[in-house]
Amino acid sequence: MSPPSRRTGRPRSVEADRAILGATRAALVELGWGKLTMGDVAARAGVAKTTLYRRWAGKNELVVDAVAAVFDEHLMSADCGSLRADIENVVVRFAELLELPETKTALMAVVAEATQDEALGARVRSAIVDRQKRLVLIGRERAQLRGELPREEDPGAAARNADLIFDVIAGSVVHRLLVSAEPVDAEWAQGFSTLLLQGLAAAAQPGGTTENGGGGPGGQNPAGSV
Amino acid sequence: MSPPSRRTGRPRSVEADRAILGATRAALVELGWGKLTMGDVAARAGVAKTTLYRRWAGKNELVVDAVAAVFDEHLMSADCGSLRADIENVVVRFAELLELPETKTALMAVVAEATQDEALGARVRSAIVDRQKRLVLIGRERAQLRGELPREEDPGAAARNADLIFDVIAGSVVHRLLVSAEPVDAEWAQGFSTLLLQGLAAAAQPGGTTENGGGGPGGQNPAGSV
Amino acid sequence: MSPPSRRTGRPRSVEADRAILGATRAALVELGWGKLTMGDVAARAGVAKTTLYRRWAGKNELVVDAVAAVFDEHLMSADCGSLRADIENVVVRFAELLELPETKTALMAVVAEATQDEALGARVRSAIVDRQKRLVLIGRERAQLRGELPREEDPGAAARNADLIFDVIAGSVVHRLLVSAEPVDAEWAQGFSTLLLQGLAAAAQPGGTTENGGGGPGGQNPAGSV
Amino acid sequence: MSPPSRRTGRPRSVEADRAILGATRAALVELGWGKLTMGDVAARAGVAKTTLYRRWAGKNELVVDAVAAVFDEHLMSADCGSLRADIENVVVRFAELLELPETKTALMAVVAEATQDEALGARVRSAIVDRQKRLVLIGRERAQLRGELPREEDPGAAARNADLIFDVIAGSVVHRLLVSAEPVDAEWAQGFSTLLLQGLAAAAQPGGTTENGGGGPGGQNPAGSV
DNA sequence: TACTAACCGAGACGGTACGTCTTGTCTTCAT
DNA sequence: ATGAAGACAAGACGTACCGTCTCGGTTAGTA
Repeated sequence: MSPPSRRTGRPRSVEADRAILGATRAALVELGWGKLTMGDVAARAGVAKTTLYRRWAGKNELVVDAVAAVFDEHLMSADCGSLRADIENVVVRFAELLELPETKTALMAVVAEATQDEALGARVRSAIVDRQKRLVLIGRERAQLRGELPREEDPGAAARNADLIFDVIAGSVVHRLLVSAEPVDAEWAQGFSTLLLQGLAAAAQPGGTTENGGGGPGGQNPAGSV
Repeated sequence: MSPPSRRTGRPRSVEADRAILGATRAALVELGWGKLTMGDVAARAGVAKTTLYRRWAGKNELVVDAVAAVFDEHLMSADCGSLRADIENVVVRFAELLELPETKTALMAVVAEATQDEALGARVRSAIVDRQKRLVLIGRERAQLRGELPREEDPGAAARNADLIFDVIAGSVVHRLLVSAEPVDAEWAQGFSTLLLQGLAAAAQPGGTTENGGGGPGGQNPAGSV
Repeated sequence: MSPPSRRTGRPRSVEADRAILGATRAALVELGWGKLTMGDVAARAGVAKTTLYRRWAGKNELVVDAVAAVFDEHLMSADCGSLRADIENVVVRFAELLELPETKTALMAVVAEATQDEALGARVRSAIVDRQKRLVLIGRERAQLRGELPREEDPGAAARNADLIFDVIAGSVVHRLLVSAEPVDAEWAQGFSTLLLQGLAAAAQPGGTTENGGGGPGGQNPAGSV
Repeated sequence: MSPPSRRTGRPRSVEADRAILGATRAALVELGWGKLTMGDVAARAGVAKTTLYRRWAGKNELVVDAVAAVFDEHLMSADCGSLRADIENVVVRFAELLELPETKTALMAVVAEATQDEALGARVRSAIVDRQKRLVLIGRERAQLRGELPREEDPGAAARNADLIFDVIAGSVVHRLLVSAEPVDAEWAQGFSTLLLQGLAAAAQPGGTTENGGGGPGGQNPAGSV
């Protein structure tokens, strides 16, 4: 997994790694993704451009790691006492995170680049996305301990379910903030949580995700029953 | 709308407009947003760069218009007979649209740029996003006619609700496709629809968006009732 | 010969040409060949690097033209009244030219590069060397008018002779100055002229360049006759 | 000469010295002076860059030594039986030496660098130039023994004379080959020798180098006597 | 035999110039 | 006035070399 762990030659400076990521973050705050340049980051870090390129293939990769560090700092999953409270909390915290000047533009830009560069996409997912997804798993676990959600028996279905929930939460918040350009406040978080909690309840029902498959006429009962 | 409607001098070539948007789209397919350049678009269109800049302020604006044209081509809202079917249909159609190489690479990129440029954001919303949001309104109208959803009395709440639903649908699909890089197939669409239909039911209940506001302890009943 | 003489597009700025050559010369004086950089020249000339590279393939070509301009400025062939005086004059003038800070290092460096780049060599010869060679032809013409030298009948031999004389004059002065690092003063010029005048006399004798071809034993008469 | 003559510690590898000079020569042949890099030489020699810099201050010094080694290999001064034959021989041999790819590309380059670095100039002269100059002295000695040239009484004048002759021979050949880029063949060697032998004769005449000093009008007799 | 100073390879480091590329503007001639 | 062509200033790109510096390890010579 690790590179053959060279043991010859001068070892890479861990100091430099820290300085570069810090400089990248500072540059993101000051200049934004668009005006950030490798040369500027190097200068801020007191480092040669070569040193950047030895570690990161380019601006995209560097920014992914810098943003990942910001995410790691803000990652948390406080137990708020109920599933609803946990969801509202994570929504608001995630929104706060996306409002930081160093993440907002950079994250979207990197995701855009990732559509053309599979390796970059993998890096984004492993360094940023998957770590956030962990919060969903933890939240579900807690809800199950509280008895708010039943334990799922099929591990495959459980994983698919977690993926769906994560895409819905993260996607909705991002879209609200960055596309619709509207704030994610307590009110919006409540409305969203209400919607999501009902969905979780339905998904938890046996066969919930496969019932009424064709979507053909006559399938109006889930909402029609209200 | 038009500037004082110039009447003197040579009129602008409508041919050129078409060629430029077509060339932009082709360049997006071949090169992706990142490698697309104004010079290349001009060359493909057989047009001078001056001609591009006379019509669009820059790469961002040009690409927004090119992408908007693609969206317009694919816009539709067939009545599939039920709310669930309508939702699944719009999800799958939207996913197909996002899988086109010219939109996939460009959409996140212009959204990223828009976070730094409010005018661009407004253009993105008016040219692309709002036209999609209309589909949500049409779908809700149809569901209300069918009796699947109640009519809302408060127009403000109705608008907020439509915004929420749109953010959830569009955001989830985009996140699934572009961030998680997983396919939006019939199965995923079903799971997502199930989740969303339950949410719509809850939101439609009187006071649904404000009940149980604080999310404090003891608020576990919505899902706990399952 | 000339490029198809484009008539479309913006014409190249003659102003820029002048500024660049001037800046190159100034940079040669201040920094010398080794420290001269394309970026610095561009900055001095108030010009973008692109503009340099549009006209010259690199540092070598640029410097050749800049040095050629210096040579052209100093080129002269005053009639000093006698062949000896003309030779001594051209030797001293050429030495002065080579002592200029903008020519000394640059000329040798460019000649060195030219050994690996035939196109550069051709440029050096046509822009610098051949124009100097003209002085030899003019000097010979004057000497023949004065009766100091006979007219040569074979034009091929005359050309070969001029080449030889030029290589001897230019080579000796360059070697004295740059390799031996000794001054070319009036005394050295006298000694050199004496040597050369005798050679010219010998070469002018019928069959002078082919007599005693083998160089075998017994061929000692030219000097032995002294 | 040597520093306090270290006596402790591991001695420097003589193997490495040989490998480095060999690699330098090979790199000169393949790449020429301009493209030769220290890193490349180190890699070819199977040696660390540190090892190069421990022995030579830089590219210039390294190349001077490598070229000097080539010159030493080719040094010779066969007695060809007459002064003319000796001259023609040395001219042709020197030309052969300069045609070697490792000297052709490097000699002018180090001379160019030497104009900016006096220490380097001294090194070039002591390692390369002066060893060649010895051939002139030997040739003159032989000619004097043969009676082709008179013995000079003033040792200062003799030294100046040798310097002049050396500059003329070496400079003319170098200029012919590297600047004019024309071959030094038997025919050119003959023409050059003829010219030089006459000059030697004149210079050997008492007062030859000072007569007719001003070069003023009326000084046309040396050639005018032809 | 053990110590130890100088050596060696590898390769990372800060710096700096390279030559290319793109952006958005400007200038020319022609329509 | 517009259009195609293309030069222009500005400035980032990613690469290449330079000469220095740390590493871990080797190799005499001395103790």
